[in-house]
Amino acid sequence: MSPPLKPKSHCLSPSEIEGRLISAGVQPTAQRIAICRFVLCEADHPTAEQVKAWADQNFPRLSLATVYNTLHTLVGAGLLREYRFPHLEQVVYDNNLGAHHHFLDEATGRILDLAGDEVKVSTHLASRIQVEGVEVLVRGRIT
Amino acid sequence: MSPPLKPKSHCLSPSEIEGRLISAGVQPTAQRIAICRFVLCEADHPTAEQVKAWADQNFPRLSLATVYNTLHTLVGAGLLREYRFPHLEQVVYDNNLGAHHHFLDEATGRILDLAGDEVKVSTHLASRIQVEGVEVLVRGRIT
DNA sequence: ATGATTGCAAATGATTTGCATCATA
DNA sequence: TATGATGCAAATCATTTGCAATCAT
Repeated sequence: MSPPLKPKSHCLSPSEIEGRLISAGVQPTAQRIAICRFVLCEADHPTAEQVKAWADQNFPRLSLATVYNTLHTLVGAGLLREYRFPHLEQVVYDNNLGAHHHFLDEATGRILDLAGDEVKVSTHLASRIQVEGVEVLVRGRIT
Repeated sequence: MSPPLKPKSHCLSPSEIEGRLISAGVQPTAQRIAICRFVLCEADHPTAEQVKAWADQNFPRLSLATVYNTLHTLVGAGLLREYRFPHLEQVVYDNNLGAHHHFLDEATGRILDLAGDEVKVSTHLASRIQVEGVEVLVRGRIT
């Protein structure tokens, strides 16, 4: 298995997480802090199922409904983003809030973030079309 | 409702459809020809549900399983492509077999094909990464 | 005849919802 | 104590599957 292209993002302490939740207007409950610990730091494009599996190991009695509730809350609060990719029927979550695109490794199904400057896109559309965003998915393999 | 940006692609006669199926190595059954009539001509990025709804009006007693079977067969035969978009949990089918990208009208949820020259993408990735394809989704509104 | 295709209903997988209980402001 | 959060189970939605009946070669 090849190493990731970039070092994993730093981790946040529980109190930093709590601060972020509060400033985003989200009640920092124990369950939400736990889920954030995983989803905002450790995890790499997790699905709800993976969040639940992590919770089953690290925070017993956290229900699936709470996983979904929390993920939606975090997305609504702007702390997390959700994406749908062609090879996966599940939604994946991404803690990278900056402008970026994605790479799908066709060999493993793994998703990597691409920095904004790794992909250049320009559109030449009819003037009737007002562009609000562009999402690029690069498919390929890592040799 | 604004008119489409491009005229709808021409229609195929049942016998043209039959010919296409045969040369793609697909048995031209009545159900498949019927579905192709819709999916290869009339329809614009339909979902399986929309194909079924059309069949209910135009080809009674065509089962949902056959809709899915046929769509998969057509995709496997290279006569149709399937896509998954962020705003929709259903798969959508596209009879445009050329290289192209997509536009999502945020106001209506409608998907339009963008010609290859309406979008320019270039990637600058680590040499370990071998690119096999690039998919672009432009989000916006039509004024 | 022989294998492919179809229809129907039941199964699956992801996500959502209803509702009673529980925690926190 | 009042509002919001949680857990559980049942419900929903898209899609798949099992299998017997039917069709095409």
